[in-house]
Amino acid sequence: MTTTAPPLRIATDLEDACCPTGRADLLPADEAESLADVFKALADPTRVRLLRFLSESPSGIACACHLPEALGISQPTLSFHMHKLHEAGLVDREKRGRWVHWTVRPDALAAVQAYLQLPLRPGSADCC
Amino acid sequence: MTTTAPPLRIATDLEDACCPTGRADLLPADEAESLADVFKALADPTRVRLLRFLSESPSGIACACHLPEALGISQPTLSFHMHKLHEAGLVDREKRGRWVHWTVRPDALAAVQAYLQLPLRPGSADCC
DNA sequence: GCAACACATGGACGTGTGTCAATATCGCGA
DNA sequence: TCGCGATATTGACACACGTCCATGTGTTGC
Repeated sequence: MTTTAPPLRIATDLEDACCPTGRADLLPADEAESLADVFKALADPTRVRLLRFLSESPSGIACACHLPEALGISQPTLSFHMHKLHEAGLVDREKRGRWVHWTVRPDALAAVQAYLQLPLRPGSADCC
Repeated sequence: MTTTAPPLRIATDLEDACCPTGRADLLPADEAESLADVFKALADPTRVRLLRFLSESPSGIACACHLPEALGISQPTLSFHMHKLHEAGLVDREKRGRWVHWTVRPDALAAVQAYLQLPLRPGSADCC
């Protein structure tokens, strides 16, 4: 994810009449994939609520005691969602005795936050 | 999406010994769902690249002329992905003659950007 | 009018996802 | 040691997703 491959440029042949100058670059495939993986982890309302809940808990730490009933899901389903969040690197898992404590990893969101700052180019040029 | 329902509070009964004070709120279900819908639209590497491509094009406008070959996908697949992005409100669709021009809607990302600013509460209190 | 082009749609197929019930695993306390 | 409570895993199911081919719908140009 840290290695940034050289971006691809589209339609290198110059005899193409469409979009002669203002062609944009394409995000490298591996970079797009790792971004999509984080978005995939967030692409579920239950996980959206879970991550928010963790971040609002004191120091970002919380246990899962009452979450199933509050979210209206079963315990295995909650475990499944936490596994997804952990897999995406969005939360850390720490087992303390019988319970598991979850902590948010805000740094894991840095990449998607940077991506969402879409660099809108000013200008009036139409493409085709 | 603009209507903010009152957030739920978990485990209202006080005789519960776990997490007596520091319990966090739960994001309303409808709000979580609309956030997840946007994340779902971004949860695919092809769409991640498409949105970035559009945002890097002059004034955020681009046609789809060469995108299938550049992305290694077929024309119907590209149409499918653009439909998804449009459905999520991330891009606008404007038909000019034979071509379709796409424009990014940065305002549609405002909600998810705000969500990703997770409000990490300072403090050392453990929950359970 | 008709051919060529850009894009959308429908059908089909394999794969991934979200959910639960049932079961397994791990740690604590009696 | 034994049982209980918290969590993880497995199997099963319905459903959505991503992809393609084939075809349909407009639009431009000859």
